[in-house]
Amino acid sequence: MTDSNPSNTRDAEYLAKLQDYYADWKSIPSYASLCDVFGIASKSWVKAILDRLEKAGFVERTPDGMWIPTSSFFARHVADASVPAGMPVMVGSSHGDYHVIDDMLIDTPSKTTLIPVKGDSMIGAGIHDGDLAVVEKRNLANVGDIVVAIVDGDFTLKTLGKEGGKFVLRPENPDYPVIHPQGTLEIFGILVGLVRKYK
Amino acid sequence: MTDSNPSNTRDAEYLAKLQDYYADWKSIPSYASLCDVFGIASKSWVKAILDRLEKAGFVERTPDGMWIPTSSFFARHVADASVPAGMPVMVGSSHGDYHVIDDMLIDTPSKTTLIPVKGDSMIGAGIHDGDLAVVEKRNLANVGDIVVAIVDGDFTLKTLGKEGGKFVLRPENPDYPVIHPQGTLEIFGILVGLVRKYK
DNA sequence: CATCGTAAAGAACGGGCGTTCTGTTGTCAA
DNA sequence: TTGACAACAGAACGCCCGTTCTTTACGATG
Repeated sequence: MTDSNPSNTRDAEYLAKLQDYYADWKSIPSYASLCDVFGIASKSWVKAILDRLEKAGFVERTPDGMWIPTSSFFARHVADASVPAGMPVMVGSSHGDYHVIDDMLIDTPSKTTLIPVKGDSMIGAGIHDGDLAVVEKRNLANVGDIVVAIVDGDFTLKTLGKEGGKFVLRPENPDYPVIHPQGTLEIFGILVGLVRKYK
Repeated sequence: MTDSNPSNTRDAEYLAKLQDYYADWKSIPSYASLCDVFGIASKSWVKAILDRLEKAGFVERTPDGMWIPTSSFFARHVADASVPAGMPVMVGSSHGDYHVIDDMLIDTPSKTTLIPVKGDSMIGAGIHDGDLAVVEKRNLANVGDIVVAIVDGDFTLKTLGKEGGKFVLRPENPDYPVIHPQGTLEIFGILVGLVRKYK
């Protein structure tokens, strides 16, 4: 992150075009096609650009010589809120950092699942119908955690509470009742992240 | 799953090998390299396999003829039984694209920025302090969109409204006043996603 | 036993791809 | 005014890549 910015002035915008292309096609095309993508006419210059992007750590090559993106290729800039409007398309600017959302939210991929939220029983916690819950599977949770429990063979997202020595599932919406599970409470996992997509 | 499985008996294991390779290299190599990957010696048979995988919907081709994976290429095989209805999506694991969330939220990487939310002025829309706003940069928005505007050199997240022919910035919290911008309203971008991390 | 379909092997070919080298601008500094 | 450098353009080349065609092995079927 410190020094991974391209040396040449326009490389940032070439990188941006490449990132947009990759978002569409999930591959880096031939030099000839990259000429169109970059808006230039010379294959040799395309190679020069990619060589610099490689040195900057945004792309690398397979043993076959194929170009592939690195993890920093996918990183998004997190704006420093105090930064005024300016901030054009600059890569590797001095402050603010870069993050891949998946990496942020998911620690252990093998134990993490995505579950769509239905209903508004947790609206008090800012969890809306249609949101995507990022859930880490485990069967132990603390009071106060938002957990995914299995009730009547269905997933339900509630805050884990305790009443009179027994665990309860508390919705974050006064219109819904607190669930007092009979017998053992089966916990599927705990909420570690939330994702919402607009429009 | 009914129809999208490969017709030939061994295609499933070829697909598995291809998925493993893709997990390592994030690209589909040349036919020659695929011979090694598949453990066969004939390029023409590699092409036959890929043609069938294409017909089955696991791979497709760019306009340049490059092979690229489709979304069902990454689809997880659902662990049978014991999983109640709802069917969560497993992310990560042995072979998978780990950029599911990023892909979901970000259409145009070069125009997308992450901005941390501060304050609770949008709490009515389920946007809390500390959340991460996924913002697509553009200066046009529709009434009703949640936009990032620049007010006094600082980012502010509000719903775009209109009052008496003039645009206003409406917080989703009765404790905050509606902002009536003097002069022109400078819009930085519109909210396309929201990310929250717990703990 | 003959036939068929599947699963490959292998050769042959034409074009496109990556590489390298050289040429052409425009800009800035001295 | 000269020269240096960045930012490309363009051509030339050899090899590798994708495609197609032909051939082989083998199990099932009848």
